[in-house]
Amino acid sequence: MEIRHADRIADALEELVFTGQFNDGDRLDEIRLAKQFGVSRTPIREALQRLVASGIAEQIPRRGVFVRQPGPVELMEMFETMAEIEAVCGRLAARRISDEALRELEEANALCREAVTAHDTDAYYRENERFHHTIYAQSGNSYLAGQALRLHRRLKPFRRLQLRLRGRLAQSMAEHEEIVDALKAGDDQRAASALRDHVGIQGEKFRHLITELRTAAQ
Amino acid sequence: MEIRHADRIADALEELVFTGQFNDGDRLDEIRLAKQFGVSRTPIREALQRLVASGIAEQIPRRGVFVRQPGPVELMEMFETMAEIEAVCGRLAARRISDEALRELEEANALCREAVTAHDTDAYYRENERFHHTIYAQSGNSYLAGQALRLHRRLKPFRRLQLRLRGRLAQSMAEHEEIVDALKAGDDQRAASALRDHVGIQGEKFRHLITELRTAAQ
DNA sequence: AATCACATTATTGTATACAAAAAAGTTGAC
DNA sequence: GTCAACTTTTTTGTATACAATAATGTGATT
Repeated sequence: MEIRHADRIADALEELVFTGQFNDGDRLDEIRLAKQFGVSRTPIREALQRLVASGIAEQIPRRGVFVRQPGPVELMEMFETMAEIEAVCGRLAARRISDEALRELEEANALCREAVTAHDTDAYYRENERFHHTIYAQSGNSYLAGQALRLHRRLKPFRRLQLRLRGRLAQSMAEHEEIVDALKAGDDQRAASALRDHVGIQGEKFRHLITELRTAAQ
Repeated sequence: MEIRHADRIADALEELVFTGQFNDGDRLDEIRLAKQFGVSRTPIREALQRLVASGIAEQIPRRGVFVRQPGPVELMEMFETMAEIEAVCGRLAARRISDEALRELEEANALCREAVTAHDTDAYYRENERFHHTIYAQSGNSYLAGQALRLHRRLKPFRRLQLRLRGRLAQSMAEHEEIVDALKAGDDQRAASALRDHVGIQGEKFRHLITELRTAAQ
């Protein structure tokens, strides 16, 4: 046996929820999933526990586990929280960042720019992630960085949506450069607000998308 | 059966770890715990999964679950993160707080003061918690408030230590009043830095305690 | 005595069995 | 036809059984 079934299944289920294979409120049927994954209920239950712990699903005692997709309100709250946490990371990083990390940010930005012109969205996502993860790490606080990573990962599927908006990629690039400038200058206030705005705008754009979809559906 | 064994056991184990019944690196033996709690391994394993998910323990595949007490470095990082998150809550609350909540903060502070003079530490802890939880809630962002609560709860056993320091309670009270003043004035910057300092000092005091204990032990 | 190979034991991870509770279905009165 | 009480089925939660891997012990060899 390669690795633990429970871990593999938890990752798979997480992916299924994130890619929208399940709707909000869907019950995660243990027996059905057990058959589907070709295992017994035991590893399925362990996987479900993990989903519940990470907030992807909710458990109602003696009723089952139900997927819990964040609604528009909670998503906006999560984006606002992400913006504030990134701002904190930036504020701390402005005073603690290493020259090497600054070079890495510039490199990631350069590759991002290339990806934009080449319309290579995968590369863009990859370098964009590297950019943000570097800032988290350079906060000099690995606990904080861990929390930032967690939320960043949670919001990933939703961030991808708004990045599809026309002109958003170019705007995002400009914001990245402002962030690097502030970090270079060691200006913690400016770094914080640049990052807060950068992520905050993502939330805003996302809200627009939501309301558009909602009105279109009616 | 009242409630789920797994949940009850998870709470109990959490409490045991927090109160220092287990040392860092101790293996949480499934069979021993099963006997101890008078249940089978199944609910024990579910409880252990919850501890792992909340970062209280670590799982090494096919080796077992080991308690993972944060070391001095990680604790300082957690205090710093708490300080920053509280600052964020304060910044947002300064613009969003209701009159009723302001009154609640003042009431909690008044009761805190009474508790200090009466040397009623339990009452102090209770009202102190109410003070902070109110600020989290008044950030107007329930996701953020939830994250703040989580970390606050995680740090609880360590915060209690530093509050025992001479003069700390009175100082803490003064800080609380400064925070309320800033919130009343709607001054988000001042509220943020007052809260950041208030919690940051706790981390500092805690660090002193640690180093003192360390030198005393040598 | 130290070390390596091998056998034994212990422990984790998974499967299955069972108990208790909830959901679904059925019957009967109105 | 509707509703309520009861029965059946389904599903969760827990116990136990089994399989696979890691830890431990034993003995031969140097």
